[in-house]
Amino acid sequence: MTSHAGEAGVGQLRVGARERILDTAYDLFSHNGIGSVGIDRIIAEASIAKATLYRHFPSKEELVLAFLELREQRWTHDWLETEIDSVARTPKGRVLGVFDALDEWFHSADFEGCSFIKTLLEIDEPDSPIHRAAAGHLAAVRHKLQIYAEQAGARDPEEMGYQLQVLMMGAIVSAGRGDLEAAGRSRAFVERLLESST
Amino acid sequence: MTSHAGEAGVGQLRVGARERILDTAYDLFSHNGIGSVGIDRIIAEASIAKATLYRHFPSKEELVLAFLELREQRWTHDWLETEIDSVARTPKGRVLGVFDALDEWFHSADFEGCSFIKTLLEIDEPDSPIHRAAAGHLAAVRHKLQIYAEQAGARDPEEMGYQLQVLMMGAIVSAGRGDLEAAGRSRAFVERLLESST
DNA sequence: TGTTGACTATACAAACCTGTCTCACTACTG
DNA sequence: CAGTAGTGAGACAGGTTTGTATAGTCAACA
Repeated sequence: MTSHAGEAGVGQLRVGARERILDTAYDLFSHNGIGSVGIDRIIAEASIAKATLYRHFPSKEELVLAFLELREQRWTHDWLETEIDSVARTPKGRVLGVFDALDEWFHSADFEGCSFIKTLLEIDEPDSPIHRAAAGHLAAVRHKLQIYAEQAGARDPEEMGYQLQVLMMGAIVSAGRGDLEAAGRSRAFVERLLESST
Repeated sequence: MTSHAGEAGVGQLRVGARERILDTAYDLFSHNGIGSVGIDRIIAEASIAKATLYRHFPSKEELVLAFLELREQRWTHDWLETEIDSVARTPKGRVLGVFDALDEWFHSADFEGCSFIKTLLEIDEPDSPIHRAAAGHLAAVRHKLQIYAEQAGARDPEEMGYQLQVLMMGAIVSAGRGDLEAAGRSRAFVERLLESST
């Protein structure tokens, strides 16, 4: 009659406790940031025991690092790259498609902002593993932008990667402040950039 | 022999306790963010008593709001606007001067990032007074950008204000991640923007 | 059937946080 | 000289946090 036996059989067959922990942490961290979400809230919403969490993740820091990894998988790869590849057909269209995807994101119901930027600013000691991880995931995004720039024929793809990321992050922060049309503003800059730098 | 009598005469002549509290809070909050700086650290570094802090500021939230006010005074007005007015002579030069000032800032020894952006993302409940205050101070910056755009002859100064702020915030976040040349990248966009939108 | 391993639940430790309170001291004021 | 207001130092309350320890439950497996 206790609640833990009601779902699908307890033990390791119950859809992996680790998976449920990460899933819950993903939701909570991405919507509320790292610092304001405590372990107790995660174990409550994931319906697991505290000891179980600490068996799978030796500390909150490790859990945060796993969350950032998952964020790169789900946001950068499964969402952003997939969105672009499914819509844009030309190389320049893919560069512009970044900002079309952002536009959709900003207008979606639960726009939660960029976890990499938020984490980077929240944990701002440069030596913290979390800070370094967030910076690394942002570098991965920039690397992808650089590849898009390369394919679009940019004269200096690395520079264009940096430029695109400035426009991207500026739009995201602006959207987080309420400017839902920020993606379109950045997109206009990109159009001129593609004309003059390829 | 106690330390509190050693400086310049105790009591209210000792350079106002309130002033010392705000000054210390300014340093700590602007470099470390809001959440990770506790009251105890402020009173220790300001060499005041806890009761004195709570006499001048009824809560930490009120202290944070006062910090954000002071940040607008010191950063937006005393630094950014003054820097621009002292260097640029033409209206368009003032718009570009925003990003020259940012460039100096990014390269300065203790670049601490934008407290308004950091606070906005750290306290992301839209109803929190702190969140609203940070958004308001960002709106004040944007309003100033709009005035610069107006003076530079922009066809749509409000739109250009938004555009400039996207470029500005993107550069600041990028610089916070290590890209010290971010201001130059944004400046290049502004040059083309001034050509096409005035 | 008896052992093992992952799980739940909960109490607990140690450290932090904000905010209140008391007490002694000092300077200014009437 | 006496009173008052602001202050420094620090104890304290009540809440939070992360992480550990204990005790018992359940399922798989030899």
